[in-house]
Amino acid sequence: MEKGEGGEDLNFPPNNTKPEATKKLARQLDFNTVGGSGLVTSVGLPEYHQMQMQIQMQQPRPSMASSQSLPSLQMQPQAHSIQMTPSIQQSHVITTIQQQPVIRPVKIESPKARPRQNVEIKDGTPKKQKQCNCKHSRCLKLYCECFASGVYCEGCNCVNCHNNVENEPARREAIETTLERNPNAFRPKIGSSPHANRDNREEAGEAVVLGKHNKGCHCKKSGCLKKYCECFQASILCSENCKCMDCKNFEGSEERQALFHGDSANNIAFLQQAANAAITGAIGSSGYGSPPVSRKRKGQDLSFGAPLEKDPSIHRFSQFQQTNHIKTSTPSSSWSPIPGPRVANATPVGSSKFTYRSLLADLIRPKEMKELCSLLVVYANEAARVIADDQREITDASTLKDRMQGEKGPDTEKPVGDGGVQADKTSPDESTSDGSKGRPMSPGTLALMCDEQDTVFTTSTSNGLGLGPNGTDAPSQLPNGQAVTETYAAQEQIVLTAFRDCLNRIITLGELKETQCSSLARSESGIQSQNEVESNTIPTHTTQTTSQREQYNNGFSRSTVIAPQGGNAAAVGTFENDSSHVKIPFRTENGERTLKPEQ
DNA sequence: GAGTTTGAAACT
DNA sequence: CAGTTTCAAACTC
Repeated sequence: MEKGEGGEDLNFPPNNTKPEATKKLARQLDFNTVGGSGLVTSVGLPEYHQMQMQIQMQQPRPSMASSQSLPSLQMQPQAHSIQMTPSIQQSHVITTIQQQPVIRPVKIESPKARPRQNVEIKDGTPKKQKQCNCKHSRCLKLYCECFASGVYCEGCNCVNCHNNVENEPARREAIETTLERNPNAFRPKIGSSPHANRDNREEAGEAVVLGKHNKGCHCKKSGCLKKYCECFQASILCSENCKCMDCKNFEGSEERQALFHGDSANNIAFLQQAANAAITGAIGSSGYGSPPVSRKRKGQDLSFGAPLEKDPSIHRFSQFQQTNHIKTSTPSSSWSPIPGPRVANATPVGSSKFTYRSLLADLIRPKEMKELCSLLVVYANEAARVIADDQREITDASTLKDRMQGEKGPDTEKPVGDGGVQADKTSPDESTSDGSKGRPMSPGTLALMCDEQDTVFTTSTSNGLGLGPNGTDAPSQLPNGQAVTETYAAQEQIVLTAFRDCLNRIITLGELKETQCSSLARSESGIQSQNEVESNTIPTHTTQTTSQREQYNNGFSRSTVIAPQGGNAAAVGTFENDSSHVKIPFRTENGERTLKPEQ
């Protein structure tokens, strides 16, 4: 079909005019368009993009590594609410991940490159920094980056632009048409997961985007090492979603590495990729599976030379990934449906070769986390009780604290040896549901207990752990208001201290595991000798046996979770993975709870 | 800056 | 769904 100068469709005569002319045409179109209702209305790009912008602004700064340190990784929603902290973090992370505005935004252009990330908020109106150069699409097709990004053209070099306010009706129609064709048209193409650098080893200094192209690229000639490739442009590795040929954009690719090492000084994109690789290597291959190995790659396997052979470690990593990657990392179920803000496509969980997996994945599991939460509540409960008891006799807060801490030890399987303890027992549930009953609980404890409905806790309290509904420690029985406050403070301090210790141990184990993974990576790449590997006290992933793994996990369980300082094996809680209940410090060897002296 | 290459989007 | 065409960005000279 022959087209005019503008290449426009016949119903849209070529028009190289400037905005004024365009506006006239727009007005004409207005009468012919569907009008501003229907699907597009709710999907209107401006609104849509505005939301996107807001979300973008919520993204954590690169320096927020601390917020991503822990369990944000594996914690499950059902795991509890103390978890809240982690949970919230997770949510935030997820949001961040999902809202990652596609390809273009992510990348950081070299000065020479044309910036495509062109969105910014100004007075609530989407604005763009970069200009498109569309000539034949009227900027109403996805060819136009502005349109695809959901922003109006402004200051662009486009011709016959209809992607503006004046042509809103036409624009809406175009959006509708586009969405009909592809409901995900305006969604991010990259499912990514920002990952803060864990230490100084990754010098990129900022979050690195990891993810994969949801549709995958289809490159044939660029080797996926040019910006023609959307994956490359997004600074991500090609994934199994790609149908590219002769792909060189995979971890371990010599070409890709050469590209990076060759002229990376000014190529931030490569720095990002390098950071990706660094993380993959440092955190491990345990964190990210290896790419192209398993992917069928036209021409690659046959003619390009197996990447595996180039980097044998890849295969091993992949192998490891398959072995170790039982759970998927990023839940995607919560992602908003379509017209919503830029939400990363719901990438099928587990399908990514680069799926991030926390080093703590094997250390912390939802169930354990739940138990930990339960235990903390129990701990808080006990702490408050003890403090309250002491407060009746001793008004010196410091003395109370010391005493309480002493009771955490193994020697105090029964925290309170003084009489009258039994009467102090009260059901946490009751305390929670009825503030007038039982002894006082700190606001934080109460908050925790509001969510503490699991059977573990219920069981615990039913066994006499809790305080009685008519406990003698009712708030009114405390010496005075100040005493109550002090009780709260002391109680929380104890619990938080225990929790802090727990987290520290988790961190330590995570680091230990990281070391392990790094050793594995080095050994796989020939840097580390086999002897070194074998001498590693921690079993490597690839050779880790079930028993070893259990041992490892148990190490976490016993020493990490909850074990009060000085606790012995019998009394110390064992957060065993398969336990149906929580073993807490206040247990005896036979499992009887001895929070209080047996009467 | 013009021309070419490239691959996504659009179309058949 | 595969093949072809259109398109605009990326790239080369």
